[in-house]
Amino acid sequence: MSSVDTTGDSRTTQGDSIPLQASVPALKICPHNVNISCASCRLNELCLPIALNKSEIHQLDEIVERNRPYKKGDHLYRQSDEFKSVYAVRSGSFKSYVLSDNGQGRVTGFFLPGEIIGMDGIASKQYANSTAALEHSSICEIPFSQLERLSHELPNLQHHFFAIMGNEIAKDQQIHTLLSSYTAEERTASFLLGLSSRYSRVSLSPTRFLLPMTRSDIGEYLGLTVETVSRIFTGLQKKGLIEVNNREIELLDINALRAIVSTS
Amino acid sequence: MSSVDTTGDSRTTQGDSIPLQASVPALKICPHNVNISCASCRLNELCLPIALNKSEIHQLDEIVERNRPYKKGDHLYRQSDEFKSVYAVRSGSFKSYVLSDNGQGRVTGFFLPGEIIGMDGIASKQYANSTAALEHSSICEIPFSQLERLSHELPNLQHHFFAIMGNEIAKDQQIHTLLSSYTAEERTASFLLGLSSRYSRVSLSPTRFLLPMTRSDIGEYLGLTVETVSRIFTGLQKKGLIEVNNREIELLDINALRAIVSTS
DNA sequence: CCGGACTATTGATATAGATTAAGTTAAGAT
DNA sequence: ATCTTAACTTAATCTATATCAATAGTCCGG
Repeated sequence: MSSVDTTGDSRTTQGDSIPLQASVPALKICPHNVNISCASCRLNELCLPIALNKSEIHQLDEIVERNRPYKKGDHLYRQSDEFKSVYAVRSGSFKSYVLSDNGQGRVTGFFLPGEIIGMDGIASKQYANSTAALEHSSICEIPFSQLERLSHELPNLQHHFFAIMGNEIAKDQQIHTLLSSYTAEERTASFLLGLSSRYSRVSLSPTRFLLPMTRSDIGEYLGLTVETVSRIFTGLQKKGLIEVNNREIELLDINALRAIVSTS
Repeated sequence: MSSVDTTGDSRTTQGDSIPLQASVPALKICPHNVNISCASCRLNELCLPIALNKSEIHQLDEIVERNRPYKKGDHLYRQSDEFKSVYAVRSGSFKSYVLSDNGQGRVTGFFLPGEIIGMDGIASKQYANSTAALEHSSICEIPFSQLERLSHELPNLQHHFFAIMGNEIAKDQQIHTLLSSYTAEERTASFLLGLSSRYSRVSLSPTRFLLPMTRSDIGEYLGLTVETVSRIFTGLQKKGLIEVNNREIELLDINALRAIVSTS
């Protein structure tokens, strides 16, 4: 299997050279195709195989399970399910959330291609949140016991997985700071900039993208209400910093957005 | 060296059988003494050596550096210092914080005996925050490259360190939920309950303890102002749920505190 | 193509917690 | 000991964001 592009039908959403990532077909970078190996996956520079050599990647390949694609709303796992695997997003996007006692959900994270899901379950042996697809998406499942075994054999993999977890910890602590001291506008600007850099990591436009999540999801994630998120979006638009059209977003002035964030 | 109690002068702060942990001398459970091995440390059931056998603990011992005690305010490391080690708290307590552009600090974490500090630096190879002692404290420094090497040799240690990091991730996500949806009173109650269970983990009273941090530290950590923290404390006291006397705190009605938290 | 249900926007009002201000207590330093 | 500074408390006011409410737009199944 060589790294042939299997999408075929990616669609350019508007008269722009860089395609917006889109539901069902699109997303050239990481097709929903189930029969792709780590060696040929276009995400292998950012995902688990990073820093592994050919033969090591092959060994990793052996333990990765490539499930059928997930439809919007399908769950990877649910809160307190037994922890078995971590998951790498191949295409599409996911959200993690917990349900509070009064039934309200709070979103704890969003996951884009190349990112790892499920590490919150490692310690307690059960997942601390539920995770669902935000759109048609595909996943590589990596059974954790096998990942541990292989990490023991491949120091590079052990090193890299420590780094992935360390990165998650550092990222979570940034969000802690964000939530404990930023205003609604600062949080929203920071969120958009974060998405921007994550999309650019997977070679998508850092300035024009589709939000895979609802305003409500964003609000839950940022500790704001839907209405506030909506108001901030229109506010930023009036200031000419962004252009929003439902889920479609364009960052018109990244530096001004950065300036908002670094105010705090 | 056997596990003899080297403190000698631990002082019982009041006419109560369980001593409050206190600055300088006290804290029987984990003396400031520098010459104690992992094998004889009373924290070895909760700290890194957990799940290791005698000979494995001995190997861990070899790489652990037991620095001189830290005085209140001494720094373990500062933001953007090169990442070299993780640290296990032997006695006392520490806080991590980041400075925002306007000079204001935001506390990102508190660390009690048996807890591991510094994992935020693993991915980027530099620490994402500064960490300082809140009181006279002692530390075991574990050079990370050696920990990685040893983890490669000892699957138990690798497994356990994955678990420690996973635990940190799960904990950070709980705080995310706390900050994004809890009221000031809920946050404060949850914070006190958290301290309570962490103290009981190291065999200190879960209902009476000294707060090693200032109100301001607590406020920064919980995304509240000093004044609000102070008001909530007096409010909880008036309701008879706690008793506060400066840094000394007693939880009078744990269940009522739990009820406050689970309201959200 | 239509109907119902999510999803988003916008405005009016309420409120939790910030801010400002002032005073009190505690802890180090000389 | 006493002075000085930091830590804490309490009260009055203000404000950012939540809440409530109403409308419009969008998406999906039949």
